[in-house]
Amino acid sequence: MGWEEIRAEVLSRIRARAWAPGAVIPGEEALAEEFGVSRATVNRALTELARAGVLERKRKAGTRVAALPVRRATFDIPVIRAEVQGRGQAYGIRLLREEISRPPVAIAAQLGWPILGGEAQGAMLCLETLHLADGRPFAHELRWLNPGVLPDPRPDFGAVSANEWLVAHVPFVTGDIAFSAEAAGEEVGRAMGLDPATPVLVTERCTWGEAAPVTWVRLTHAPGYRVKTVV
Amino acid sequence: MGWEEIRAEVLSRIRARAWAPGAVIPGEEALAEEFGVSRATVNRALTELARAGVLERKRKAGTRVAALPVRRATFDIPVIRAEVQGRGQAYGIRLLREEISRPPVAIAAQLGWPILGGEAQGAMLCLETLHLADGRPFAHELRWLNPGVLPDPRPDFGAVSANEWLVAHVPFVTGDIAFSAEAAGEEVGRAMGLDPATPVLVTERCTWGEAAPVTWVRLTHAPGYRVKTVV
DNA sequence: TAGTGGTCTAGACCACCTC
DNA sequence: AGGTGGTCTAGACCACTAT
Repeated sequence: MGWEEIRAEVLSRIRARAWAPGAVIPGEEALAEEFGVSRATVNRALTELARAGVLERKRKAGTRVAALPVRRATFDIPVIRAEVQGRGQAYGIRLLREEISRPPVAIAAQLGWPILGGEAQGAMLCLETLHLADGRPFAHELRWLNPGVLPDPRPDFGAVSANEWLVAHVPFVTGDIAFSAEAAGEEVGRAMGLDPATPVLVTERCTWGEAAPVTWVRLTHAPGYRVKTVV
Repeated sequence: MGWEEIRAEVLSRIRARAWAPGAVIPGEEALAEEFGVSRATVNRALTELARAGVLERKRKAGTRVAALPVRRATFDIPVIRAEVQGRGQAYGIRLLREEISRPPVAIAAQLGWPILGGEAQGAMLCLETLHLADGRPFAHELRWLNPGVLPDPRPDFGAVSANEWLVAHVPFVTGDIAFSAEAAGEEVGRAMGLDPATPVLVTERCTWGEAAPVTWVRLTHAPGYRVKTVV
């Protein structure tokens, strides 16, 4: 019995209702004896199931079957250049705008950027970029960047995408990602050559470093773009 | 040194370019000695980093820093009832259609349902459901379901959502999930009370059990819906 | 074939939490 | 205060795969 077999067996008992949702299952010691393996092996199996959202574990309280089944899915958020080239297309990047200014309050608030009297304090670097696949618009990127994380002089963001530079050089700690569907809108529509009413998938990411905010970015993907789970 | 400290140290060396992307890092044995811990502890740290997409590990070949940085994000795919109730709203469900028929070829193909001569062989159960939050449309669900996984008589899908019944009773093994942005369209727009051109977020899921396909489902979310990462 | 990661064991200590 | 999961160790064997 390896840990994967243990995991499968536990899962099947849950499905078969031998262990009902919300109920406590036997402790690691007991399961180790039943399956004839060491406690570490049982621990590995149960830890995986907890990570998958099937079990909830607490010291002293024991291990419970999750009350409401939640599926958990993992997605890769690739560097756009790699994504385009992975499709066998030529990658291009066009820097539409690069300026230093005060971010909108909504974005500053989301990043934890200082706000005073309803206005953001201090300027950030604002980049507007178009990513191209075989010369055609692939994604539109609007980014606000903490200038404090950049070297002097700044990297040439007309040559390397900001995201690619950042993931390689700035240690990020946490990040939020959200997907939504929106109409392309006037500005983005013009940049991508789309009717403003076209439905587009939008990714918004917010990234923080050790102590300071790093970047806020809004990616508008070309129509037909899909985000898929990995394994 | 616990495994989390090891993980942090390894990560910081990668960020600092001490170990460059694509390069092989020292083996577990060597790192264990350097950090003064057992190999199992190093293994735990490196395994976590590999799962996060930062490292790539292969037996004999050793451990490499991932060549192209890919961020990996995890999302919870909740049961809709729990999601609505979690917002403090009243959940409702309305079964719009329930019929047994042959699925479209595209869907059959995706599920691995038998196809012969350009047509799906054998019928599936087709459900069209509207999920309500405080009486207002929250999501529209179109589902094709393998009748072989259902008991006789079938559950009352006008009372319990198919998804909720399935996750509790049918052992699924694998599943694909994809997000995209689309226009609501005539049929769904009518059901949800939306203009057909309204941009909506669409989730498509394909689920398989031990050997047989279980279900294909297409969820159309109300405008403004966002999918967010967890932790 | 040999080197690397993957897994397992038996035992131990500890941190956290419920009781 | 005591039981439970979280982690660590030292050693071992195995599976994969590059060479």
